[in-house]
Amino acid sequence: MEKSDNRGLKKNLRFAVLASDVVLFSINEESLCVRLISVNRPPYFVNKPGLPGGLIHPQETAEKSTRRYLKEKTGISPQKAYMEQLYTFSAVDRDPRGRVVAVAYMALVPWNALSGSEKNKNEYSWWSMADKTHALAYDHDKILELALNRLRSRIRYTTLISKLMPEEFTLTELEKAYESILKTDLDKRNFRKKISKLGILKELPRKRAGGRSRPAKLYKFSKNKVSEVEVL
Amino acid sequence: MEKSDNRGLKKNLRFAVLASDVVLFSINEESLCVRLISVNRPPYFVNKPGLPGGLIHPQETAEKSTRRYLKEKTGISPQKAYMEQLYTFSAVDRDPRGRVVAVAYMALVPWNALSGSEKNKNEYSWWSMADKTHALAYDHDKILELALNRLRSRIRYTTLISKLMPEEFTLTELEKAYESILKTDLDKRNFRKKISKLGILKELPRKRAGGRSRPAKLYKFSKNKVSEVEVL
DNA sequence: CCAAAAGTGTTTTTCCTACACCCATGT
DNA sequence: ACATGGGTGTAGGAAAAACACTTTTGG
Repeated sequence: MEKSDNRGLKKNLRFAVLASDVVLFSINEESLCVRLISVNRPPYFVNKPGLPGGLIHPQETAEKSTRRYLKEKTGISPQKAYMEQLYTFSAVDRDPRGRVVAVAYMALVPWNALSGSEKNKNEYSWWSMADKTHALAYDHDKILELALNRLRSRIRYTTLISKLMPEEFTLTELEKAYESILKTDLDKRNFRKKISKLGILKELPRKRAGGRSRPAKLYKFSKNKVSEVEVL
Repeated sequence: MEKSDNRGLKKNLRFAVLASDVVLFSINEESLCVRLISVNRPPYFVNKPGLPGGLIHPQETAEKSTRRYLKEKTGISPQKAYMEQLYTFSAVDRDPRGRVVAVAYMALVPWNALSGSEKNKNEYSWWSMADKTHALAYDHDKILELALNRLRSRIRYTTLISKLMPEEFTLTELEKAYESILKTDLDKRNFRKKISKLGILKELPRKRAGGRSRPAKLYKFSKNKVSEVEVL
């Protein structure tokens, strides 16, 4: 995995050099997780967790590059993930090996869209955002913090959360998704009223059976596109 | 002015090269304006309007670079302007002369903070956003459009508009500022109720005299920092 | 005294919040 | 029959929207 990280930098380049980094979120077992990898850059970083990323090639856009490194460093098929540009980090000393400016992306994927190997819970794979043990390589703590804040604010006024949900889901599952990201409890009745008034969901003729209780109606988002509506 | 534009690119660089561009807004005579410059890059662009910008030096951050080009290309003192990063544009063909990735910034300055020469209304200086004649060099039309959208949405839920207002202003002036950016009419009474409930302004002991009507109370923003509050 | 912009209150409607019980199913 | 989560309604308060007249100044 680290072999494909070609941040082998010459110092004293004529200009700043460009990289991409990606914060990939998913929700597993009602808990928001981020996909990290192991960074090995002695003497600076020895087996430290970090975000997937690498240098942007001359013939690819920042987003293409981000998708490529997502695939190369985590094995996750990039077409499964929804992506939004986050911010460009350009502090002069953010990479100890030279001048690297990073375009950071936030990526979202529904947990159920991942294959078995993509779900892999190795040492440095999916970390729960509830665990407060982040001490990431480079300035990746800062990038992760920004990504989390951006996600939290964007699910309030857009339908962005759709990109973390499976194709079909129950209202309780949707509510739990909001709660896990926002770290708040929502009122079940008010939440349902709000969502149904917005008209962003389509009720399906199926129900989720199999639980040891009353089956729940299934819904899906009526539009695939993320749109701006005041959700919460 | 164009002499300091050192976008003299080698093709086939090993990596993408980084530039900064800035969309500087101000409000003059109740109308939102943007500061453009003349771009001369034969054979691609001959005396076309464009955004101030240029290559990022190896030892400066993107924001520093943006401030430097603002000064070099428009003569405007960069410490007068408030700046926020907008987006990074990385389309492979966005610059016909080679691979240039641009970090775009939005900058805001109160019109009254500008010196006489900075206000200069030359051929390519301050353009009113009401004039629909933008046909800018590079992908600068796209950047400008994004900046305008960002400005419009950010003044709704932050106190960002403070960075376009003079130190002291009347409530009508503030309302006109919102109206010129949002292109809507606001109800005077509801606007004043909303603003005063938010408590973001401080009433000054002075009034604006000199008009041919009743003098208006003067206000200033109580905090210098842009904060997040639901304004409209 | 007239023109011009400043300033101010009330009513209606919509939205948000708080809150508790019955329902359908599996075991 | 019981345990489990699914599903629903109402009342009170806050915020938003609609709407028109009086006040203060300069000319």
